[in-house]
Amino acid sequence: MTAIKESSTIQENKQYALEKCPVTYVMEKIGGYWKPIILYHLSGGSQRYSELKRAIPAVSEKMLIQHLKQLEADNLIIREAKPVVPPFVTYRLSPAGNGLMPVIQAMAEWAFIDKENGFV
Amino acid sequence: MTAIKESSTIQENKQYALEKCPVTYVMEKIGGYWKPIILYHLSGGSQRYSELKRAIPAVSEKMLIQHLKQLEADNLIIREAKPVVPPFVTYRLSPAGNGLMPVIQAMAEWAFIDKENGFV
DNA sequence: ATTTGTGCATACTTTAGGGTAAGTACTTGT
DNA sequence: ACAAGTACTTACCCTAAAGTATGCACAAAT
Repeated sequence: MTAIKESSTIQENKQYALEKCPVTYVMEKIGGYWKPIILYHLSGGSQRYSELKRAIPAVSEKMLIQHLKQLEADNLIIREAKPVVPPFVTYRLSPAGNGLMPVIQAMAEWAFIDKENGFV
Repeated sequence: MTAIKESSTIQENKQYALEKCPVTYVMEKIGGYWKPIILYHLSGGSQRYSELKRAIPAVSEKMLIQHLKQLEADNLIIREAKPVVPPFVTYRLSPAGNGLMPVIQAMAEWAFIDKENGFV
């Protein structure tokens, strides 16, 4: 984390926006490019770290682990590690994360419709 | 647009991911931080540029106009300008953009639930 | 003995996104 | 005469996000 300039007007405004606009609130939590994609891949059930990696070949390991940690910190996913070697770690949706499924579902549906209509 | 290095593995993978993961497809269209927020503010009906600006004080003019242009180019919103002075320009959702409303709605609903549950 | 797979961490660099500020052209209000 | 509002555009700069690459500890398989 980098320190935020106190004089930053937009940061103050962002705080204000958070209270007024629900979508802003959501974007603060899953606003990254990768987070919705990760959540989508967890919608089918728990996945090992390496499974996610293979399922999303476009993501670098750094990004994957970084976002997994953030999602865990935000209580959207749950990490479970078995103390064996080689490591066996799985990730799955938390109840709060499950609550996001309508959003992810709606995204997936729109994508299909958009493609059908040739808007792509 | 900046040229993409041919040797970039992740770019190739991104292409691949676009075909396989619907959420990736959505993120390419509305993946920015501001786009869903803008769309949310257009969900109530058409808005003038200056109205949007005041409704989203956290966004700089540069970002606002930039994303409006991109959304227009992606056929998600429609721009209408009356040839008067001072200018009178309104933005509203296109049919395709309207199709995104379930996503935006789901986001807004989740935000409220999340706040109620004290997950904030 | 070397390679492979696991789930990360860390440093180092590049890039793209975004901030600030100024300008434009024209009109209405004071 | 001057400021203010409208919808932008452009240039300059800076930082946060992301890519690349490497290392680690340990075990099983070759």
